[in-house]
Amino acid sequence: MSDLLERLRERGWRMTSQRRVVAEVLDGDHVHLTADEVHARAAQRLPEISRATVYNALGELVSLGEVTEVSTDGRARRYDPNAHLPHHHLVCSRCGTIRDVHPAADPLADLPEEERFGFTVSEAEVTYRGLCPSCA
Amino acid sequence: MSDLLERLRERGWRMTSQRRVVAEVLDGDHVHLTADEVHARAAQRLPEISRATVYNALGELVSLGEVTEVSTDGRARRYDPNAHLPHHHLVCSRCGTIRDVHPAADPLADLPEEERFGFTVSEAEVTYRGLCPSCA
DNA sequence: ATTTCTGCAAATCATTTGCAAGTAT
DNA sequence: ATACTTGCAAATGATTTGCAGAAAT
Repeated sequence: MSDLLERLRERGWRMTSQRRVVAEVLDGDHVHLTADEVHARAAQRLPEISRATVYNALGELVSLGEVTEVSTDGRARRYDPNAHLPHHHLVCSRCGTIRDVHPAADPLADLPEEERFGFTVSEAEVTYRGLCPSCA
Repeated sequence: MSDLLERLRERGWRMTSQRRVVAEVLDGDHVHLTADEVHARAAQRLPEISRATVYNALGELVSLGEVTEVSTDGRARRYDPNAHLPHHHLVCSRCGTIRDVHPAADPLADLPEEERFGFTVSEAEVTYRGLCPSCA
């Protein structure tokens, strides 16, 4: 939905069929997939695609700032395609699913100077935990 | 400081020399260690202690709710011994140091019903990112 | 005595890397 | 043509597991 592909092309990202499929799988998704899930979905369209290639592409998208890595307590990192929109995460404690949620207030404002210990704080992210509808 | 050992004994946690050392390493520390760091410190006092045993003990402390697992973007989880006090984390984007900070407001209150997507939300944790005094 | 730990080594899971062959520019 | 990508398989890092012997209750 957010035309990730077009942005990538404009930025001169070398396009190959596997890179396109990875970008397509991520684009506009509101749930956040693990590298393995991205690989599985990509492989539906392009059966020969290898896991290493998916990891490469994801790593580049992260460096480009088009995608963000989210690591909640589980083991596998998840990839968040909505890097440009400020938002927080809702995580299911049982199955690990992550959804984006939108802030009602800026948590940065809630950290008083004396609780900053000399840090130059530039961003705050909130992780809400609970059970998703299917796990509850 | 926080008498983790005493609490564990009261709760009937079977005590062995290795479990004691793990608890001692964690107790009252304000920095949050990885499993491997815990193992290294424990091994200074008890050279034969194995990594698997450290993982076992950490896992049990987490299940008991005495310790919390924190995973900030790196790949190794860190263990936070201050599970009983509500607090958030201040992470240095350069060196990875984590400090505890105390909330000025409860972020749970800032997530409106229509942004919960059917989840039963039970907790919220905030990660503040920036540069620590030494890295700035 | 019984139940629960410990250490070891091997197993597993997530991710990375080296390199020859393939492909976009 | 050239430089960058891919796929494979093997390497790595983090964590888990199976099991026989050791230790706590």
